[in-house]
Amino acid sequence: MTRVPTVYDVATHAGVSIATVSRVFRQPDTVKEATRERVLASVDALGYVPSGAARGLAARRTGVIGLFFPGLDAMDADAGRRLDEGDDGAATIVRDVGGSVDTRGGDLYFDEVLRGSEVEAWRSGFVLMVGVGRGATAHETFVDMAGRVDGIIVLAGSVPEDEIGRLARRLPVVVMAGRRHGDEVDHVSVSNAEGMRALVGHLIDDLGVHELAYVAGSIGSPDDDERWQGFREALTERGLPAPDAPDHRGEFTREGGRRAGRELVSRDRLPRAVVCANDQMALGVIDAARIGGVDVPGELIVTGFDGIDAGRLSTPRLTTVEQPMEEVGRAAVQTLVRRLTDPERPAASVRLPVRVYLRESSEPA
Amino acid sequence: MTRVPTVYDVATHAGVSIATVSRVFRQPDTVKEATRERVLASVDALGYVPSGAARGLAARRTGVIGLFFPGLDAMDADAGRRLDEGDDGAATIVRDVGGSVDTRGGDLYFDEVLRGSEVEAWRSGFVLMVGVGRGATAHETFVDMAGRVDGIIVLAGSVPEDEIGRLARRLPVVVMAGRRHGDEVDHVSVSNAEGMRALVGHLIDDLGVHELAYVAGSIGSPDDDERWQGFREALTERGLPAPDAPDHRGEFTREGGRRAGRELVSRDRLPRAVVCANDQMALGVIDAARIGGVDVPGELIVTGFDGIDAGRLSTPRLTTVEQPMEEVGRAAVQTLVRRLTDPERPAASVRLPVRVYLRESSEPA
DNA sequence: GTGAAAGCGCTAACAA
DNA sequence: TTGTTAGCGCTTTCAC
Repeated sequence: MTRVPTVYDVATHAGVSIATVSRVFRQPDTVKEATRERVLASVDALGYVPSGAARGLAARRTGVIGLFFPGLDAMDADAGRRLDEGDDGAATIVRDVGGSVDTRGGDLYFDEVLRGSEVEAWRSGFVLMVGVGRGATAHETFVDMAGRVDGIIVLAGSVPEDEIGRLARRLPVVVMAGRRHGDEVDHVSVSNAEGMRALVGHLIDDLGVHELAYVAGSIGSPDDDERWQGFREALTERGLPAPDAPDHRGEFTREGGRRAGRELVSRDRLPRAVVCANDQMALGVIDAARIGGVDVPGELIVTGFDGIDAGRLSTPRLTTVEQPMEEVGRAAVQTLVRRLTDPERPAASVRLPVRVYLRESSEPA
Repeated sequence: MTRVPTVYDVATHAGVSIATVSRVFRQPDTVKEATRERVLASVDALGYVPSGAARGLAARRTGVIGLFFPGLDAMDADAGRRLDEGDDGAATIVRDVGGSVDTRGGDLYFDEVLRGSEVEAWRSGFVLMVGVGRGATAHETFVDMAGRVDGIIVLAGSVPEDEIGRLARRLPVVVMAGRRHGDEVDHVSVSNAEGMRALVGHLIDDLGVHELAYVAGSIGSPDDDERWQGFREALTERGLPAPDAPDHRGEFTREGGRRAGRELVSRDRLPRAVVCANDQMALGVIDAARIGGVDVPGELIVTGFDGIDAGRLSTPRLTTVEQPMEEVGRAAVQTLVRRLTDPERPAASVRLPVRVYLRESSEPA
């Protein structure tokens, strides 16, 4: 790898000035065709690739949008394994007797949002930089990233609120999910409360359910909170007594749902329905019901929230509220690009609609 | 948003030189504690965030690793929808009667590789930039990205081979999956052939299967080719006649698998087993078998390749060869980082082992 | 249509 | 331990 060619090399090679080389890339039509082709030929001959850093510095814009997620700590397990190079490959045969049905955790969120963002960024002519905050270095990574992009999208909870607020004064920031940060920051979220309210309303009005248990996720999660509020509203609106606190907390995991399910099943008397703050926990409750010999939905209706694949593939299939994750990612980028285009526009709050899917975990097949 | 503060502003504010400000970030221990704290205080007061562009330019390294994927064209459908801001959110209720069982396509690859890469990049002190090539602009995006990173990881097939070769002379490149590019470029892949050979060997040796049909994916895919070769080898090794060409091509999609399955089912005589080049197609074959009233695995054994979640959640569960996607992403970053550290080391070819999972689509429950 | 020249904000010698 | 001073490679006026 010899010295990397620069504009100067290309200019010399093509017999033009560096300004012309730059123009060939930035404003091709201001350069005479013959000159342009000569330059392009030199570019090709030398294998010239424009330096993003130099460009970013001179133009004061990088063309990069940052996407920052909170850490998925589970991922770190076993991350330190070394590789054996030259190992010629091998195949192990494993008899999989089933049992470990757990699919990947809640990070499906991550995947879909990323996909939506990427598509939208591409359409707007931006590249996407992905950052994941992990433990102590999260803040550092976040700031580092902030220095490399034109604007940044943050999943709520990845970074302390005040940190976001501070950064927002220097750089366009869009917060995804969670609660809105005052009126200063652009925000994209889904209709958590409305979705839960609609689902619970259906259970009560259409299915005549009156005894409902609620399994919440992690304490302090804004999404969790909004869903819980939606649950309460549905009851209150109908003159039903709303509990002050959730019956259980399952930390958004399937195992947490199983725990909650076991406890419920062991009671003298089952509620008619268990409403869960996400799908993983709902699947856990169904696991526990199956083990306890309780029929879903015959004896116990179970509902989730999120709309993950596993819920469509489970038996019974899971009634849930689907969040348009990909749409969220897309909307976040759109919002950011708009602000980049017009820094003066007032902060927007985009709220995306959800869909309630009724399936066999709440309706007889 | 006023003018963004720079090192100069911080230096003035703290009463030091810009070099000291820089040192506080790059080599904190070479700065006297008192000075450092004064600088840090100014940084905080001014809300200073170092410019990645300037840093990259001056230091000749960006601290960014690029990850380039081929386009997932399906994603582009409907991408143009606009948003209604201020819409206060809504929830629609949908009765999901089932039927559309299709899960997300083959881009699961994307997700897991990304996850592995991200983790590893973080551990090595790098940030990840994600690029997806789409149609005509793929090349452009690729080069653009190349100009912004210290090294780049490319999924085979995203970019023409010669383009990769050319770039590799200017920038460390790691190719993921596919075939190895001569001896000049680092390469990470999985044991496609070995995995398929082991699986088919099991069918023949342990289950006594002798009539096998093969459903290949897309023509020209190196992975597809390796799997097909593995299939043939398994037969040849055992003195069985190996066909010259696959029975079907399903383009790696579930629908393609269904088509192949329909055709197979309509034959006078079924083969004992259908070996598919990926899970999606295998699930499609199972769909067709179910519709045609053919029992899997009783009358027809079906196997896949990849190890996607849907295969673990299907009925019957799918026998398959699991690719360690996350591991691939991780290995690619490790390989790249090593080359970054030592540009002189010879190009490596890392091949990761696979696991064959035997489940009910090939074994009676 | 093209060139000259002044930065963009930072790092890394080298001096002090 | 701290400061001075060249650049890093590009974009962008402003002349010509």
